[in-house]
Amino acid sequence: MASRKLFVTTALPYANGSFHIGHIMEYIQADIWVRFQRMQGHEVHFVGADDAHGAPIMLKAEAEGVTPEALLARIAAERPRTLGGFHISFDNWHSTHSPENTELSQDIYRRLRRAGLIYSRRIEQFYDPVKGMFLADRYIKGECPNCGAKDQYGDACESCGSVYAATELKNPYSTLSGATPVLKSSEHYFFKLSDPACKRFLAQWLETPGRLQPQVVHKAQEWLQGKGDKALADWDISRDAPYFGIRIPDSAEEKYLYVWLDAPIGYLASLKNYCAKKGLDFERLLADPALEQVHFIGKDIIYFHTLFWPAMLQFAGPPYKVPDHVYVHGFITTVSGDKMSKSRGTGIDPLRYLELGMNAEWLRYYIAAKLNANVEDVEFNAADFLARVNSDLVGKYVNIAARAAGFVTKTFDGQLAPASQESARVALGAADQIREAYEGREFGKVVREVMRVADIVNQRYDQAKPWELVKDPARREELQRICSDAIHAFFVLTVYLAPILPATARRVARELFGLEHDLTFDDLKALPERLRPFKHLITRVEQEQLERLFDAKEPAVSETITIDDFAKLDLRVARIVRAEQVEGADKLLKLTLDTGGATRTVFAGIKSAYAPQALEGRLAVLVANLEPRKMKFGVSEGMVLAASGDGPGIFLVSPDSGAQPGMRVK
RNA sequence: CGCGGGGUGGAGCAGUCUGGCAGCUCGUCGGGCUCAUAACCCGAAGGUCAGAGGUUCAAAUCCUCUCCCCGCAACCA
Repeated sequence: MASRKLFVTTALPYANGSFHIGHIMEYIQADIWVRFQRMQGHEVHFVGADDAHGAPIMLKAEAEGVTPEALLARIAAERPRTLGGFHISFDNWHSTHSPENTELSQDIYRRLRRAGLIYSRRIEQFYDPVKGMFLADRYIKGECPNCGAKDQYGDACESCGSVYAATELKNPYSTLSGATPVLKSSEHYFFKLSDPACKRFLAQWLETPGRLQPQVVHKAQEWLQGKGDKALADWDISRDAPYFGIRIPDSAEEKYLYVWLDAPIGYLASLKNYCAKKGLDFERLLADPALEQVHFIGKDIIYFHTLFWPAMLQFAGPPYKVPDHVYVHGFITTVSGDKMSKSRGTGIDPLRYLELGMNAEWLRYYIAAKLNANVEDVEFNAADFLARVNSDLVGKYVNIAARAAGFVTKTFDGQLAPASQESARVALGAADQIREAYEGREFGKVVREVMRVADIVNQRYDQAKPWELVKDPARREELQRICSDAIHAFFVLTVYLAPILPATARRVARELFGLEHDLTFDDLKALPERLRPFKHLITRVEQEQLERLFDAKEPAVSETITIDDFAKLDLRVARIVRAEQVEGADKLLKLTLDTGGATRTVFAGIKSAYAPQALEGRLAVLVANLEPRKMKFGVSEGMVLAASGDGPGIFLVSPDSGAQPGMRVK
C-alpha cells in the first residue's frame, strides 16, 4: 500500500477550564485512528492547541484579577498530565495565543481581503457604558418582548420560545455590570460567505464523495441552500476593543479578529510550531498535494468547520489547502450507576479518573467499543463500563495469555510450537476486516470482531483440555501445540488492539515476547517463537472505584478567599416579623425583618417553599451590607440565606434558639 | 409541519443502505471445568424491533403519519 501523509487535528478546547470527558473522548477517538495509521507505516502529524482568545477568557481573567496570559499559562500547565495520562499521542500541543497564530491569522485575513471577500459596514450594538465594552447577546438580559418573562437572554426566550434581537428586549441590562446598555454604532468587518463564488465552492466541496459523513453534508447543505430569512449570511469577523485576541491589521481603529476566525487557524499554527521544532518546512509540507488534512470535531461545531473554515482556506489560496476530511462525532453522556442521573459531558472529571488510579486503557477500550462512524451520542454507563472492561478485557482477552502461559513457561521453557494452528489462523483471518473498520472509524466493529475471535480461542482451548494433557507425558507435543496456538492468537489480538491499548501492547511486545519495537501490522507476518514468563497485564475495575469517581458530585468548591474577603460580609441574625405575598410575583415573598432595632424589607425568592404565615416569628440570617437592589415590586434591602440544590426545595438557614436579632454571624 | 440524528429482550449494542426463520455481549437461572485475575466452557428463560397505517408471498429493514429523546438554527468559545 502506498504510504499516506496525514495532518490530523482535534478541536481546540476553550482554555477557560480543564479538559472534560467530552474532550477526552474526542482525543481518544482521534488518537486510536492516528495510532492505527502509524502502525501501517503512514506519516502522521497529529496536533492540538488551546483556543485562547475571546471575551469569556478576558472576563474570567479579569474576575480573577490576573492577566489572560496568566490564566492561559495555568490551564496550559495541566494539559500534559491529562493528555499523557490517557496516552493521547499528540506530536505537538500549542496555543492560538502565539506568534505563529498571529502571523497566520493576519496573513489569511489580508489574503481574503485581497480576494475581495471582506467588507465593512457600521452596525448598531448594545454597549455597556460601565464596563466600556460592546456586549454579545449572551451578556444581555431583559424582559421578553413577547411574553414579558424576566431575565431572558438577548436572543431567545426560554419561557415562551420566541426569538428576537437583543435590541427588542424590554428593560435590558448588562449581565456584566447590571448597567442599562446603550445602543452604539461601530464599524464591523464581514466575511462574504454569501458571495456566489464562495457558495459555488462550498457546494462542490461538500459534495466530494467520501469527504464527510452523509448526515453532516445534509446539515451543511441546509445552511448553504437556506432561503429567505434562513439564507446564508455573511460572517461578522471583527470585535471592538477591549477584546483578547489578534489585531486586525491595516485598520486605523483598534479592532480584533473574532475568536472563531483565529481558532481553526490554530491548527495550522500548531503544525507550524511543530515543524519549526522538527526542522520541517511548514509551507512545503502544507502545500504537498499528497498531504491529507483531517479534522476530528464534535457535532456542535459543524457550521464552522464545513462552511467558514473551508471557505477561508480556499480563498486564502496556496499554500493553504482545504480540509480533506472533517469527521464528526456525537457527545458523551453519563449515567452513573442506577441513579440514572444524566448529565452532559460533565459527569466524569478526567483528572479525577486518573487521580483515583483508574487505568486509562479501560476508558479507551470502553469508548472504542461504543464508537462508530456516525454522529451519534455515546453513553457512559458505569455498570456497563464495569462489566465490559472486566469481562472483555480481562476475562476474555488477557485470560487467553494467562491460562496458556503457565504451561509454556513451566513445561516447555518458553519454547512455542511453530505457528499456523487453527486459533491463530482464525485470528489472522480477521485482519482485513479489522483494518477496514479502523480506517472507517468503526471502532465498535473492531472490538466486536476481536472479542468474537477471543471467544473462539477460549472455546477451542477449553475443548482441548490442556490441564488433562499435562498429566500425560505421551501427549506433550499436543499440549505444546494447543498452548502455543492460544499464545499466537493472543499475540495477533494484541496487534489488533494496539491502537486502543497502546500501553498494554507495548508491555506485551517487550515483556512477553522480547520485541524491541512497538507492534505494527507487519508483526503479523512472523509470529513469535518464544514466550517469557507471564506477568499480570490489566487489573479489574472495582465497583468502589466507580463509586468514588461519581462521588465527586460536589463540584469544585468556589475559589479560595481570604479572611479579609469573608470579613466584608456583614451577616446578621434577623427576626421575620412579617411575611406577605407579593401581587403579581411568581417566586417572591416580601419579608419585613427586625434586625435588632431597625427594620428592613427584603424580597426573597422562597415563595415555592414557604407559606408566609409559617415564616412569621422565625429567625433568619441576613446579608446586611448587600447593596440594595431595585426590583419590580420595590427595593430589597438585603438577602436572607437559604440552601438549595439541583432538585426542588429551598431551605431557609436559621440560627439556633437563643440567638437575638442584630447579632453578627461569623 | 424549521433541520439533522436516534428509539431493537433487564443493561449496552449489531442488524436497516441491498426486505427472507430477530443476533451479540453483559446480567439472570441451571449444569460443567479447575489451566486462568471468582476467570473459562455448555444449556435455558427473556423481545408484538417506539406507535398507527400502507406496499409485498414476506417488513426491524421500503413508503406515510404520530409520539418520545439528543443536537443544531452565524453576530454564542
